[in-house]
Amino acid sequence: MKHAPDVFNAQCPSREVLTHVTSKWGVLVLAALADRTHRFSELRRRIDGVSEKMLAQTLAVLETDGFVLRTAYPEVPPRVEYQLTPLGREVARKVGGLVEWIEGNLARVEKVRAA
Amino acid sequence: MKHAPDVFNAQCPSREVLTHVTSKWGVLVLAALADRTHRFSELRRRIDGVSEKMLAQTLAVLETDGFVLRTAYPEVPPRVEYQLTPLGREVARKVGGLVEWIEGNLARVEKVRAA
DNA sequence: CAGTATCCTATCGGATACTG
DNA sequence: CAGTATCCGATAGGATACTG
Repeated sequence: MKHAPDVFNAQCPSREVLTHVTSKWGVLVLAALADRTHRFSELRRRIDGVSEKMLAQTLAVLETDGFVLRTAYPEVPPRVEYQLTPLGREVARKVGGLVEWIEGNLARVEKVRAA
Repeated sequence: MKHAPDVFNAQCPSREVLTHVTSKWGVLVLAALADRTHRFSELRRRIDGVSEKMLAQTLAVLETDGFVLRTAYPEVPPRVEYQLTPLGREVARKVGGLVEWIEGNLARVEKVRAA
C-alpha cells in the first residue's frame, strides 16, 4: 500500500491539486460555479479582474482535475457552459466555506491590521 | 453603511485577504500551525519545498493580517516561535477542511483524471 | 538559529490581435 | 461568443552569501 496523501510533501500529487484549487482564479471560479452554471462570458464578468487567457487556462485545469464540466453547444454563435461535477461540488463547498469566512470576518481582520 | 465584503470585486479588501490565505505557501503555513506552534526551522522542514525567503515573506504577511503571532525569545542562539492567533485558528480550520478533503479524495480525483 | 540582502531565472499574468 | 496566439512586463521564487 502506498503512503497516505500528504500536502506537506512536495512530491505528493495532492500538493498539485491543492495548488490548482487554491490558485488565484481557481478559488473564484469554483465559488462562482457553486452558485450556478455559467457561460464563459458570464464568468468573465462575474470574476472581476480575470483576463480571458487566465480564465480559459484555469477552467482547463479544473476540467482536467475533474472538478468542472465543459459543455459546448453546436450553435452559431457558439455557446459553452461550465458547471461543477459532483467532485467539484464537494471541493467548492470547502472553498466556499473559506470564502464566506473571509467575507464575514473581514471587519475583524481589518481591525487587527490597523493595530 | 458600506457594501458587504465581496471577493468577486477586485477592489474589495476581502480579495486581498483571500489571496494571502490561499497563497501557495500561506495555505501550508496555516495548516502546519493548526497542529501546533512551530519554530522557523521546524516550519521550513515541515513544509517541503519552501525557501527561507518565501517562508519569511509568507509569515510576515500572515502576521500583518493578524493570523499569526510571532514571538522572539532574547536568547543565544535566537529562538522564534510562530503560532496562530484566535483569528488565525478560525481561518486555519477552514483551510484545514479543504486540505483534508483533498488528501482524503485524491484517489477519486486521480481516477477521473485518468479518464 | 533566524533571518536579511542580492542576484537571477522562471512562471504568472495582462494587453492585444486574430479565428471558427 | 468563445476562445487561441503572441508579446512582454511584473512578480514569484530559488541559490547563495552574509549578519545579529
